[in-house]
This record gives sequence, C-alpha cells and structure tokens, in this order.
Amino acid sequence: MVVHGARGRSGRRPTLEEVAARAGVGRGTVSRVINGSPRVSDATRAAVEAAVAELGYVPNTAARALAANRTDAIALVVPEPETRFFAEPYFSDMLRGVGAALSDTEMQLLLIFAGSDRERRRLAQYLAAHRVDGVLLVSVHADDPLPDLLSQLEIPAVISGRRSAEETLPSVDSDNYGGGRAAVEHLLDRGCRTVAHIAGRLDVFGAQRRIDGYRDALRDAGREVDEDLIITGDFTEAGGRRAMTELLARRPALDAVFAGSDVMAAGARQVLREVGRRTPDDVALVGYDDSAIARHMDPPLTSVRQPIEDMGRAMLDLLLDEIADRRPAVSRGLDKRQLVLPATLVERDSS
Amino acid sequence: MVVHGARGRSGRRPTLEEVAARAGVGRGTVSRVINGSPRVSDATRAAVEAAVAELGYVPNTAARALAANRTDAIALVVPEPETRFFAEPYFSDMLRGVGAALSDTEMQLLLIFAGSDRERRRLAQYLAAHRVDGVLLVSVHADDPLPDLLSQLEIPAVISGRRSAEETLPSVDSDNYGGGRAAVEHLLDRGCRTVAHIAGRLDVFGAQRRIDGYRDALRDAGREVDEDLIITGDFTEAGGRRAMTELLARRPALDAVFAGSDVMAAGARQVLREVGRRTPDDVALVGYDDSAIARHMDPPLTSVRQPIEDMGRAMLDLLLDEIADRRPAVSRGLDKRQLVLPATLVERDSS
DNA sequence: AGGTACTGTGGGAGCGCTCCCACTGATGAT
DNA sequence: ATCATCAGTGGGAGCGCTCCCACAGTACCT
Repeated sequence: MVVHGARGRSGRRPTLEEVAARAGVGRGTVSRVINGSPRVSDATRAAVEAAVAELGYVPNTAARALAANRTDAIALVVPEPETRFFAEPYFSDMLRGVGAALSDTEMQLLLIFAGSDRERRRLAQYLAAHRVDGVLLVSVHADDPLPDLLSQLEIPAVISGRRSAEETLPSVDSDNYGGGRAAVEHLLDRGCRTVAHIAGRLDVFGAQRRIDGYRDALRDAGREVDEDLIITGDFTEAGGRRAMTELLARRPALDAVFAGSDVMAAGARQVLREVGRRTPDDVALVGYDDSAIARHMDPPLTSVRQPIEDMGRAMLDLLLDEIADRRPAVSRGLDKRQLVLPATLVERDSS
Repeated sequence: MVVHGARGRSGRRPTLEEVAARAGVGRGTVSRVINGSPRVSDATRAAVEAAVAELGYVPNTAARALAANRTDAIALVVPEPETRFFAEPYFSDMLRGVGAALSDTEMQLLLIFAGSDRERRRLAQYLAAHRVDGVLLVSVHADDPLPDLLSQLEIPAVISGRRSAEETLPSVDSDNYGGGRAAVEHLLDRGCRTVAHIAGRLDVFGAQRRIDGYRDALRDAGREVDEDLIITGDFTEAGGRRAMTELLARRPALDAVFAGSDVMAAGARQVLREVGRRTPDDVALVGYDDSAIARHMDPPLTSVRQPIEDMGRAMLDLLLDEIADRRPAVSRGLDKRQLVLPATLVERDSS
C-alpha cells in the first residue's frame, strides 16, 4: 500500500512557488533564473539565488519533464549481452568518453543492455514511452532493426560506426580506411614483400573499409593486389587460426600479415609459432584495436588504435546537437552529422 | 492491416483521456486498468484494453511520477572509479543479479559511479532531487557518508556487506565467518598442521569475520590459535607478498595459508615460488572470492565463492520491499532486513 | 509630443497522470 | 420494507513545473 502524502511529517521539499514568495518575485522569474535565462536583472537573480539557497530548493524533475516534455536523460544502448560489455575494453572506453562529456551537462545517462530478445522488447517499450531524450547506439550490426525503430519514434540517435557508406543516422566512426592503409604502409616500409590480410566479417562496414585501405596501400606502392592474400575471418581467435593456416597453404612465402583485429592476430600468431615461423623476422604481424591482448602478446603486437574515448565524447556532442535542434530530420543536411576520427598505428615488436 | 499506434505523422502520443473516450469509460477507470486494480469489471477491463491496443497507448511516465510522487527507478551506486567497476568481476556479477531480478518489474535501473569527489557531489544533488525511489549501495567502506545521507533524505536503500555487526541499514552480506571457517577446516582435513592467515583490511567488516572463522575453526579442531600466524594485508597483490614474506620469517615451518582474497593469495604464491616452496605439497593455499585469477593461477587456486549474483537479486528484493512499505524506519523490526547468504568452498589444486 | 523597440517581470493555462470523494445500483441483513 | 454495505464507476482537484502572453517601464528615435 502506498501511503499518499506520508511525507507530511518530515520537511516537504520546497516548490518554485515558495522560492518565488521568499524572493518576492513571480514564479516565472524563478523559473528563468533556475534555467539560466539571460532575461533577468542581476539584482533579481541574486535575490532568487539567495532564496534557493536558504530553502535548499531542488527542482522537481518529474514536473519539469511533464511541462517541458523532455526527460534530461539519454540512453547508451548496448545491443549485446552484458558479458561482452564487461569483456571488451571497447565499451568501457566508450562509456568513459561519454561520461566525461556528460559531466558538463545536466543530462543523466542510462545504460541499457539489449542482448536477448526479451531485453529488446523491453527496450522497445521503453523507447515508445519516450523515457529518454536521445539514444547512443554502440556496436550496431548491419541488419539491426533498432535504428529504424528509433527514427520511426522520432527519437534523436547517434550510432558508433556506420552500417554502410550511405548511413542516414548521425554517426561517429573511426577511419578504418586510413587505419588499414597505415598498417600496410608500415609493413611495406619495413621491407615486407608479400603482405596478406585477414579481414573481419564483411557485414561490418568497417571491416570492408580496412580491406579497401589494404588494397589502396599496395596499389599506391606499385604492387599488384593478390586476391588470394585476402581471407575473411570472423573476428574470433579460431577464425584467425583458420585464416592463417589457409594463407600459409596458399602462399607459403608470405612475410607479413595485417589482421583486422587483435584477437584474430593472436590466432594467427599461434599458427605461425606452431609451424616455426618467427615474428617479426619471418612474418611480421599487425593487428587492429590496440586492445590489452596486443600489449600482452609475445612479442607485443603492433596494432591500429581507434580513439574510442574521443568517439564516445563526439557521439554525445552530436546527440546533444541533435536533441537541441530537434526538427524534421529531413530538413537537415548530412554534412556535419557523420564524423570520422583518425586511427593511428601503435608500433610494437611484432613488425 | 492493423495500424499499431494510430498516431500519425504528428507524433503526438495518445493520453489517458483519449483512451477513456475511445473505451467509453471515465479517466479513473482507465487508470485503474493500467495499474492493475482489481476493482474493475471484466467487461470494462476488456474494453479498456482494446482501446489501449488500438491507440497504441503508452503511459506518460513524467505525468505519473508527478502525480504519484514516485519515479519507478532505482539506482545502483558504485562508490568507486569506473576502472575498478570494469576490472572486478564482483560488480558485473552483482549487476547481472540485480538485472535478472529487475526484469520481473517495471522498475528502471540506473548505474551511477561516484568515485571522484566531483561525482559524489553530483550524486548528492541527484539524490536530493529524489530522482530515484531507492538506492542499492555496493562496496561501502566503514566511514562512507553516503549511507547517512540516504537515511537523512529518507530514501530507501540497501547495502551490500555490513559496515559493522550493528548495521542499521537493510543489507545483504555473504557468510564471511562460515567462509573463513570452511577454508580452514578444509586445510585441516587435508592434514595441514600449521595454518596461517593473511587477513584483509580490518576496516572491512567481512575481513574481520573471516578472521573469526579462522580462529574458531582452529579452536574447534583442538588447536591453539597462534596470533603470529595472522597478518593483515590490504587486499592487494603487494600486500599478499609482504604478508607471506613476513609469515615465512616468523614461522618457517608453516604448511598452509588461507588468504582473505585471491589477489593476496596470488602475491603469496609468488613469494612461495621464489623461495622454492611447492604448492600444494609444501604449502597449501586457499584464497577468497573465486575470481578469474583463481582459475588462472598455477596451480588453480582453491577459493571461497560468494554468491554475488544471488546477493544482487536479494538486495533488489529487499529494496523493493523497503519501497513498498515505506514508513518510519524505526517502526520496523530489523529481523528480515539483514540477509546473510552462504559462502562455499571451491576446491582446486592449490590445497 | 508620439511612436517604436526593447528588457524585465507576473501569472494564467496547461502538461497527463493519480488520488479520492461522491455517486449508482445491486446485494444482503434486519 | 428499510437500512447497510459494497463493487464499480466518473470526474474534480491537484502534483510542480514551463510556456507564453500581457504589460510596465525605460530608452531612443522621429
């Protein structure tokens, strides 16, 4: 049983009206001060602020949300099971970036997992209730229905990565093309002659762009691209092993491998060791993600670093913009809504 | 074709009033149906439910929160920097338990970090605004001001662990006494003669209880407790190393060590290896927490497991109770508000 | 002098819901 | 027959805020 008004005994929280009375001004004026409107004289502002301090006034968020039709909250939606969230540094870096950018605002961040079907239904319900002003969507797969649901509900959203070159939603991506290119150029600089590539899943746009970078780096160096040197893995260690084995069978003389993820590089490294090829002397190796694995491999793995934390920060900024000038999405140009941040090579001993 | 949610391009969401009109009933009746009140006839209920479905009605949470003076949200407060949150499996297990219990309810969970002073101030502000109906407080230190702030604001709260034997707040703890006891009994069963204990920080109540368990297990087995065999570490690896070194100096003949955490056990193991003592043949070792470290040590570490996930679930249940019968806290007995869950020994090869 | 443009301010009119009281008509007790 | 009782219902009165219109006052033009 909920006892309505049981708050009678202890100090009831002061309302706007009471602050107004105390400061000898109108309700509207107090509201203006609270919300930082410039249209208030300094004297009045000071009086109101004094009253707020004396009464210990704290705005009632529910009332504000109802009247202003906003919630001052955004959601970070992780369409993965919690396990992956804790396992991969990607998410904690992202969260740190978003959190940092958020601390300058009054916004509240909600973390929502939507790994299972059940959780996804709950999320849909949640979004339909418009309980957040905007959504940050990380780790979206090409065929995820979530982005469409969001545009249908007209909820501002920003995604990390792009689903394709024609991404319609505001997004923040890292320069996968440039990253792939840098990795290969580095290997060529080191004097490698035959550079193979273990690519990630092709339904991930970033993986495709890394392949493009690989191809162009070779071409621009005057090499021909040997398609047999490109094998698709699936971002797993086992996939990396399989790919490496196959590569060695196809081109035994290869002397460098650029893997589309550190985890796949780790798999490849195992196979190389097993067949007695040294790293980097016989086969140089470069990974992608600059994850903890890279630092702990033997030898430490050269890898391409994405500025995840900066990406998180950028995503939040984009989202806040999006929320601020909320208007028919079609009326806006796409120019500044797609951000691409640079990826950088971190050189270690594997190359 | 059923148009789910007949709201057009306008995007306006249907209100209670509109549902009432559609169903040909009053506002109050719809509210009763939505909130599952039993005082509605079956026929009326069906009519309302049909109208809700046709219009795609979703309650406006802000309006509800304002009128009912509740938020339907609770916070999981982590008084630690985010880094620790991601590093320690404790938190992810806890989160999983809470999340599981939560999915049966309409409640929303907020994850709040309060590691830095700045974040703590923000949190205080947040709590003062009563933006949550209750708080789950994990990893509280003995001198943390947060619990007091919560009772002052009359916000229902449950903490994990207890600050002392006289804990006043509702809490869920694991049986640290029993866990410590089980560890030592196990070592004695294995035939160990001289069992040492590396204790955790003494301002953590659970660490004290583990010492009590250690003492009683020895006494009950007819052994005398040698106080020189108890050394306080600080839950860190370095602390474990220091403690082990000191123990070997004091009692070179010891043949078993019960460490108050896996991390300290890892430190102890390093020292033992360095001085050429084998595990478990020369010195048997038991840790606490059953963390990932335990499984990955060489040899795998016997450790005491706390049912963290269950504890999370229990904490949520307690909190929901607390919120439900919100009334002067003094009027309630403490009987069922302090829960202690069993800890179990997981035997591996280190003992 | 009148006109125009601002700045600063007060307060009415909601936002969409829950709570609660008043009311109806049926049922049972006397 | 009369009076309680009670399940079922409708709708008024807010909850505490924001939005916006109205308006006083001041300043600066003609």
